[in-house]
Amino acid sequence: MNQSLSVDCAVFGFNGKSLKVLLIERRYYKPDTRLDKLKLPGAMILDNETLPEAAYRILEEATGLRNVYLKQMDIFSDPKRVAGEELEWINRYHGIQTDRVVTVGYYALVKLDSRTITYTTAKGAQWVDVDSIQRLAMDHKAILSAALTVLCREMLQSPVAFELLPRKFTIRALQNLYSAVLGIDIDNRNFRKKILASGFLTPTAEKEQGVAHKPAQYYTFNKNAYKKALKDKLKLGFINNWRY
Amino acid sequence: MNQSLSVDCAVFGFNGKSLKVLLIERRYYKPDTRLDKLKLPGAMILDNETLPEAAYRILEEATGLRNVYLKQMDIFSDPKRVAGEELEWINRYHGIQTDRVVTVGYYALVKLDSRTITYTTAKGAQWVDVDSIQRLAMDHKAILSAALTVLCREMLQSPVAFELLPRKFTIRALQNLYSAVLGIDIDNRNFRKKILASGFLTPTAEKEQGVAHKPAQYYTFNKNAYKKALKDKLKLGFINNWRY
DNA sequence: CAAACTTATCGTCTTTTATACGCTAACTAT
DNA sequence: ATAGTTAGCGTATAAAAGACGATAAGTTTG
Repeated sequence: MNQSLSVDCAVFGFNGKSLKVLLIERRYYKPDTRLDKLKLPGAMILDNETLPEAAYRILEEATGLRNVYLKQMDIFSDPKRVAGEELEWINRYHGIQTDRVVTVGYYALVKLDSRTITYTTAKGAQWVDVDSIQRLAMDHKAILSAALTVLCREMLQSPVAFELLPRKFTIRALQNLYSAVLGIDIDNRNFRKKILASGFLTPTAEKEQGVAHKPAQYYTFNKNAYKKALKDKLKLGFINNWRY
Repeated sequence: MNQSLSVDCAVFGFNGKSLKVLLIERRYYKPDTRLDKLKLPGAMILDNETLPEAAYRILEEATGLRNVYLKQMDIFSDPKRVAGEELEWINRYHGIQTDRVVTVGYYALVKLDSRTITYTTAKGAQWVDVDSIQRLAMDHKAILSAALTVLCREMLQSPVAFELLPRKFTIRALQNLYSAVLGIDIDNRNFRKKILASGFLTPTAEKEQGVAHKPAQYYTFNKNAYKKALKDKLKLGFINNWRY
């Protein structure tokens, strides 16, 4: 039996309001089949590359971006996860002959801006609201769901949120991101206090401009402060913590 | 090019003093080669099984145990992670012809007791002190290190510690486990307070017997209380927590 | 048998962190 | 000028963390 190893990436972006994921239309797609059109970016692993290398390659092909936050998330190894028409499509698309495809799911976090959006749409990809997605090709909906679960967990455990924000951001933007991803309301006054007390934010000289309210300070994420704090503390996180 | 997918398991146990890992001597081992003798339990994935199924199968073969805590941890996909003599050994041992083996690392937690130890040693496996391990076959030392890192993280984030303890245990045993794995000193009075306040421990009717000091109460882990607490709380764990 | 030793268990005090929420500041839109 | 909005500061209370004193209940030692 012939088995193949592939990588699929759930690429997330945040536009200030809602969480987006990058989807691409699959080629050789025949509208008369029952196959879904949209899929996550992914590809077969090449002979001479590691999985992370494959993931970075796929990401660059899909977004034109390097230096993106990327992390392995789960493996989807059901022998029948692609079969029948889906398996035929894969063999035709890749020009191979395989009976089984085990795929490794990665999730990526991208700083959405006009440049990023231009790049990705030029390559035939589209940013879709995560909440609006009903079905995807193959088992990609399940892969996306797994990625979302991991994202929620990571957002609470490590400062990955900053990977979704521009280099300079307001505390409100950070709060909105947490609100959107976790689906909760957060008291702005306590959130500021907590996040500022952490010492992970460095104020910049800039402020918001042209907003219909008091302009907010822009901050940057201080990675060094975070790394320093990591060394100093061991956290017994499963017992006690933050309620919103 | 011919590639294979395998699973390797780092199986941990705790004897009350130190953390142990289950190692097996590889067969077809020729002492005159430079290959290391001890390896982690592992095997190639079968055509019709998923990765978790393969991991459980390997675990049962190595320990004779079912219902063991088992979790996927990382993937080792360097194209050259096994090559040369090591690759020859794999092909001879499995009776296959492969050029590349990608392996998925699992880690397992086992409740060490006389029965477990008898089972495993009967099957040619041995429990080795984690700290004493210098070298292992192939890249298994790296896999073990990765598993240890994940174990430390998980011990702080979720109640996996109880998977390493017998059903009934003393608070001191739990504390010793944390001390040993994390390599820290913990104040017993505050540890008890914290762990009891969590509400995750249920006292049993039993006490220690024959110890040279005041006998301690035995407790069991209350899984339901933990699950209930999980639902109620969202934790922003990366900012603040426990210092020891 | 008494004293020494060891760990269990309870309790107190102080400091830090979480959470609720009142209030003013600074900007735009009308 | 006024209304609407979010920024940003502050206060008060409750909860949790962390340091550490003291007593209890066993075994081991002399």
